[in-house]
Parts: sequence; C-alpha cells; structure tokens
Amino acid sequence: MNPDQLADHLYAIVTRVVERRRGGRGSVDSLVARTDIRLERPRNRDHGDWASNVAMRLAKPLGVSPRELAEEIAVDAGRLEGVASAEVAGPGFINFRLDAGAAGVVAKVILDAGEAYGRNVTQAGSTINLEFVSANPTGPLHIGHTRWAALGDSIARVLKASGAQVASEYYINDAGSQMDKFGASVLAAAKGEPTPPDGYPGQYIADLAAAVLEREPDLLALPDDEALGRAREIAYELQLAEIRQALRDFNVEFDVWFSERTLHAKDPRTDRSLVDDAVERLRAQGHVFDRDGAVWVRTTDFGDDKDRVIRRSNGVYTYFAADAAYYLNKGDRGFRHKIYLLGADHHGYVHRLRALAGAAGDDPDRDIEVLIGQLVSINGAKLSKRAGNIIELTDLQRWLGTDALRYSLSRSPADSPLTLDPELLRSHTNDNPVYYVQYAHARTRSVSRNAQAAGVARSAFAPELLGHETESALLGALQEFPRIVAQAAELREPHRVARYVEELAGLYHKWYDSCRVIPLGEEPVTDLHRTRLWLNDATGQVIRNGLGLLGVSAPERM
RNA sequence: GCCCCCAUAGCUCAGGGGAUAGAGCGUCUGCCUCCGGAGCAGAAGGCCGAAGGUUCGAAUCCUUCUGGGGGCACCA
Repeated sequence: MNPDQLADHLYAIVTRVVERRRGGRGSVDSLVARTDIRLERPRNRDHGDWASNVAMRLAKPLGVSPRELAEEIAVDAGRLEGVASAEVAGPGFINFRLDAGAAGVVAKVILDAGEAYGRNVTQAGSTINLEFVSANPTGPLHIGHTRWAALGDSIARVLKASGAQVASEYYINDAGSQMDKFGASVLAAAKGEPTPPDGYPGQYIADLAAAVLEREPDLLALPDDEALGRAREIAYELQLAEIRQALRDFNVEFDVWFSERTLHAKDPRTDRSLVDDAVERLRAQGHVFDRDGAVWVRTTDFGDDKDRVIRRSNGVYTYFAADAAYYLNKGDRGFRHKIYLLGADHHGYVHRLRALAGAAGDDPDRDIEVLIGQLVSINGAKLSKRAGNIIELTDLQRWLGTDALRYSLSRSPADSPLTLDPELLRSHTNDNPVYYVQYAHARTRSVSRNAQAAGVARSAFAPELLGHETESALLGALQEFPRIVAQAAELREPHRVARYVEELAGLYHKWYDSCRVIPLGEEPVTDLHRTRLWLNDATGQVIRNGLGLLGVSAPERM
C-alpha cells in the first residue's frame, strides 16, 4: 500500500459518499479536482502515516460540516485492507495509519526495482530541450556558471527519471566579434604584446598563447590575418576542451554541444544560412518589419518593452538573429518544449525569448520556459567579472570537492540567493549536509557488510514485524521517493531531492540507533533481523538513487 | 523611471492554502563493554520585513509600502 494506491481507494470512497449525498446530481469531479485529493505526510507523527484534507475541500459544496463528512469517509476508509485506522482529527483531517506489513512491502519493492526505484511516468510524452551554461568559449567557467551547471544537470536527470525525452544542451557562442577579440588577445600574448583594447585580460590568455605556440611554432611567422585566425581557432579548441573537461569532472553531461557557427554556415546549394531562413520564417509569421534600414522583430507584441533589431542597417545580424535561428532549430529537431536556464543578470532576455516563441507561431506560455536563477556569492562577496574576483569552476572543485560543491549548489531553489561558506564546505564534518547524507549511505553499506559476516541474510521478509515507530517513519519516507522525483521534475526544482535525502538520512540514523539489524552477542538471528536488513538495504538504495539525481557520489566507505 | 528576484531562529537555508513554522551550524545538557559517535536524545532560540485583502484556514495567494540584489544596446 503506497500513498498513490491509498489515494485511489480514497477517491473511490469519496465518489460513493458524494453520490449518496447528491443522489447523482453532480459528480465529485465537478466539486474538486482529482489531483486535489491527495495524501500528505503529516509533520507530526501523532497524526498518522498519511493525512487527507478532502473532507474540508468538499464540505462547503456539499453543505455539511467538514468533520461530519470526514467521519462518513473515515468509516469506509478504515475498512480498507492494509489500513490499520482512519481517524478524524482537528478541523476535519482524516488521518490514516497503515498496517506495518502493508507499509513494509515498500522495502521489497525498492530492492526489486534497484536503480529504477523513483522513476515515474509523470513527464512521459514531453519532448524537452534544456539549455544551460552556454558560456562563451573565450575563457574558463567561473562560479557564475557553476550553479547552472549543477542545477541544469540535475533538472535534466529528474526529467529523464520522470519519463520526459530530454536533450540537455550547451550553446557555444563561437561566432561573432568576441571570438576575434579572443583571438587577438591570444595572439598579442604570443607576441609578448599587451592585451589589446577590449581584449580579454588574464593569466589564462597567456597560458593559452603558450599552448598555441607549442601547437603552431611558426605562428608568428604567418601573415597577421592568418596568424590571428590560427591563434583564434587553436585557442578556441583548447578552451572548449577545457570547459568540456571541467564539466565532465563536475559530473555534468550534455547531450548536445551546439555550435553557433552551424547557424551562420551557408548551405552551398542555396547559399542561405539557418539565420537567413529564420528571419524569413519570422517575417512570414507577420512579426518582422523594416525601419531605418534595419530589420526589426515586433517583440512588443509579446510583452517586450521595446522592439528588437534582428539585422542591423549595415547588414550584419544581431545576436538576436542567432537566438531566433537556434530557437527554431530546436523545434525543427523535435523539441516542443524549450527550457532556458539563465542567471539573474540575463533576465532582460526573458521577454525577448518569449517574444521569439510567439513570433515563431508557438505559444509563449507553453512552448518556452525561462528559469531565472539568482547569483551565488562566497563569504558574502558577490563575484562578478567587473569586481575582478571571479573564481573558476575548476578551482572551486579542487578546493571544495565535486560532491560538496554540487550538493551545496543543488540544495536550494534557483531563485533563492545563495551564499557559500568555503570553510564550511571544506569541513568534512556534519557542518556539511552532504557528509551527513553520504555518511548515512556509507553506514547502510557497513551494516550490510557486517550483517553478511554475522549470518544475517535477506532470506526471509516479514514486513509486518517492522512495527517500531522509527521503522514506520522510515518506511513512509521511502514510499514518498517517486513522488518527490516527479515533483522535482514538474517544478524544475531538484533541491527537493536534496532535502528529501537529508530527511531520509536523519530517519535512518534514528532508526539505526534504536533498531538493530545484527543481534547482540549470542542472541539468535530472527526474521526481524532479516527483515530489517531489507529495510537497511532499501534505504541505502534510495539514498544512492537520490544522490545520483544530483550528480553526487554515494560512497561505500568514508 | 520601468521590469525581474529576494526578505522565515544569532548564521546558512527549507517549508506547492492546512494541525504546535522546520533542518544544519553556533550555544547549553546527556548517550560509546556490542551493527561506523561523521551518530542519537533533549534544552534554548521566531510579531515568518510592514500594512491591508481573499479564505473555514495564509509564511504560502492578491494589492500597497519598506529594505536588499539584478536588469533595461542596431554589445556579445
């Protein structure tokens, strides 16, 4: 008996009650949405294993008191198999208590499913393109990108676990003038000249220059134009490789690396690029006009505060044009839903992107979704390029460790400002929530190893014996995991998984403290010990699955 | 000026209209002869920024205000 099954039974009972009272005039569905009949885990354990507010929702439309209605529902609900009791409490809650056996079967369900436990089909049928990071390949990733890398990757994972067809995608801005500035900066460094105006400063440019010279020793003997091109291309290749490696080391996997150059490349047969086509497609939709020699998109039709130029009067496309082409290309590749993860410093793009969807003939409310995340600060200091106190992703990783860094970035919602305390993250103690969770996992593994040595095996499974209060608390939390994953996917909030595994770890530690898996001294091994081993192993599996969704390791030992 | 986000314990942060608002850290008190004490049990700590509104019920939804962060290019 899991909460979803119980909710189904409850719905059937409520349907009967409503029919009895209404005599066929008006169904349940006309009074309350099916999804509003939900079971929640009460905060207070005295309120049972699961609680429903359905009576309070229906009392008014039915014209009865919530408690009276709750009593009527509770009588039937109390007779359900697997339900030990259904009691009315407070203003009209119905509090359910499950039989230990009915609750305990989840341990077996989990171990049968293994890594698949938690997967669900709530997002089945949706095709989602999820774009994040997309940093210019003109320098290393810094902390500003780090949060989106952690978050975006975990969002992709929970979406996939919920049955969505997802492509996580990195848009490489490798076209345009910033690449030339980048190339010029590297070439200048190779020549030993100072950084050109508007160029990229930084030690990494000098390092790249050295690497470029190593690859192309005759670089400086080439004509200037050619040298610039070679420097730019080699440095680009090296820098992009470094970015990819940094993300791989951070357990961030992109399905697609999309080069902006793809959009500008002319098709040799038609001599047209995807950007050319995109502008014409928007024009055909009726949202493009010409003014002052430039081509504009009427983004104000879709809530933008001013119209945007897509092709300048000098004939050069703006960045917006590439954005449009890229957006259309995502749709052409079969992705109905496009998610963009942007930092708060880019929120000005939101209207523009939504306008793009509208101008392309899509529904801006349904086909495009822009997630805005707040910036991260360290020790209270905001980190920005302007302030010159950028910290690189790879430095942070080496400093704090991938697990601690990913976890701390993943355990808060994206729109919540986040301050990292490096001292705290470096501490390998309980100061650091990730260790609390990882320790719980390591402990399940240790118990499992010790159990084997002590002759306790999963040879018997008697869930009705799991009657201790810490056991019913742990079982209830284990039952919740699939809906936590589904919720994280639906809301694009992977931090819910982090908070969940923290709670689960806490419940496990409490259980461990009061219930032994391995008998003391000369006591005999009983089915209770064997069944507890199932529970121990199931808990380890769920913590492992949860951490996996966050890209954090679940160590066997610490 | 216009737009977006935030405000909850001393600190860092959770809390999708429900019951007595939570966790970790920090402070204080207990618990290791036996499965990992990186743990557990307990104490203290709150006008959920302010004021209105919606609701049987608001930290949560709406409006206004205050305070903080960010953004408003024929840049990329």
